[in-house]
Amino acid sequence: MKKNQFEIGCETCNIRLHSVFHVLDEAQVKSLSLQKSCAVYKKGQYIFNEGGIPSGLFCVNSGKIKLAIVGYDGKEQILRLAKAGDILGYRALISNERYHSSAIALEDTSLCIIDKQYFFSQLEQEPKLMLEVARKMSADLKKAEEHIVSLSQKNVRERLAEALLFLKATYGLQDDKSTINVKLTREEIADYIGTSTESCIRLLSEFNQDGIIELHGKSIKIINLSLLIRTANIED
Amino acid sequence: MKKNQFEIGCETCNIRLHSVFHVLDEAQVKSLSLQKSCAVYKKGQYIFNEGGIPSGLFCVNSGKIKLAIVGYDGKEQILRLAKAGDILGYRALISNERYHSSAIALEDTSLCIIDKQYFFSQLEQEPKLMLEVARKMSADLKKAEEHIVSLSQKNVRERLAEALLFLKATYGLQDDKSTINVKLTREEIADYIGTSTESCIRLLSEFNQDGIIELHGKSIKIINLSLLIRTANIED
DNA sequence: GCTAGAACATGATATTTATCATGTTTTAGT
DNA sequence: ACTAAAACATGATAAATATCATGTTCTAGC
Repeated sequence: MKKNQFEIGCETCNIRLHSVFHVLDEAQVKSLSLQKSCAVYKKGQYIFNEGGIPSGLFCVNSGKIKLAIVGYDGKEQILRLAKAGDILGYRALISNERYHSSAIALEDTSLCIIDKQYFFSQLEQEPKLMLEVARKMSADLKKAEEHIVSLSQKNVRERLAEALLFLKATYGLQDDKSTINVKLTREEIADYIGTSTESCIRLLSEFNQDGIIELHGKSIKIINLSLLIRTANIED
Repeated sequence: MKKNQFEIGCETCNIRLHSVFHVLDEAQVKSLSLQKSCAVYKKGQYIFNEGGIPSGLFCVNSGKIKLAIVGYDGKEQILRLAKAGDILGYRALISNERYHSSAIALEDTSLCIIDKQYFFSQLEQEPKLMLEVARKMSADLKKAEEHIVSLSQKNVRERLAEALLFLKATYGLQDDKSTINVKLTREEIADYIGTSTESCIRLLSEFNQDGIIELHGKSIKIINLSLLIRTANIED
């Protein structure tokens, strides 16, 4: 982690408009801008660690981040994925606990840090902000519970298809309108869907052979979206 | 659902002190008491339904409730378990969505209903209440994410042991200090840990033979707690 | 641009778990 | 108290998935 040379004020930050802080008024944004600091992280670096004590809230400016827990046998479980505009570390902060997961940069990332005390004072003063944070948490809870149903009731093939759709929904597509806009290792995909790396690789190859996707290194191009959706067995 | 004949005011409700509403002052409690209504549900009845539109917040007065989703093949997935003092339906309410799961009474249950508009007005006026609700959601999110790790990385035996410990932590023990204070069918336990009913039954029998538990109908008595903990492979 | 380590790939095998089948016991409703 | 349905139980088998093994291809750092 190092200080970002290129940091700008929150007043001119477009990302803010897509974050929980879009509800703040001009004066509140000015105040926020004075309090916040910025940092950049290289791909692979830890932003915070499982068991660490939160000192503030992170707001992603650019880059992609995974939130993961290391299980008892050393296997990683990916819980959430974050992108520009997302806040990080809010759960531990609100319940006044240590982090129960780690945040790791999936690519070079820059983010802002808002001091814990300041954040809480803003939450108290601005119910709209508190509600925004609650809505973010609500969305994460819903995703987590859908993940539970998936892990519990679907087979690996369905889960993989669902995960690819989730990655598409989260990070969108590249300019070609078909390549998923994030690069994960096969192991990371496996760590999200709860399977072995080998099974994940095998099934990606199968999807490739079945004409559902095309593999170009870590880039995954969706060739047949409707077939992918059918493979995922989505009910809603 | 029918109106509870025996409803009391929030002022004298001891359960309130163990709920998110413990932060309210005397005037707020009086106001709440005037707004709330009460209802009782028989075992097996639905309190709300997946896809339904929330009209208010539920606060459990007595009884036990499961929150569950029905998967695409008709199999139920139990997501959360609620008891006296817990609030229900807050997630959908806060994110202004339909319910994504159903709430079903596990035994005869009585609960209070707080109107949606009134609840939101109280949230805005009392940041402490909002923070309490956020903390409740934070706790549920943490549990959900631990559930994900468990489903993803543990085998059925470990998950069953973990589930029994979870039931113990959630509903406590009976007066004998060893029988888990909730009665679930084998199918419901299976629906929580994400396995088939048969596998769940088989493993409970095994636990019985191994001297970890004793089975008395739907009552489960923990005989060897430390062995149960070891079987669950808990890291923290 | 070389090289070691990581990531990817695929086959063979073992293990876990689901499914099917069948019978018994418990429970809830008349 | 009786009876049908649900829940429980257990064995046999099938299917899904992990694990092990081995080789290839990328990729980051010197």
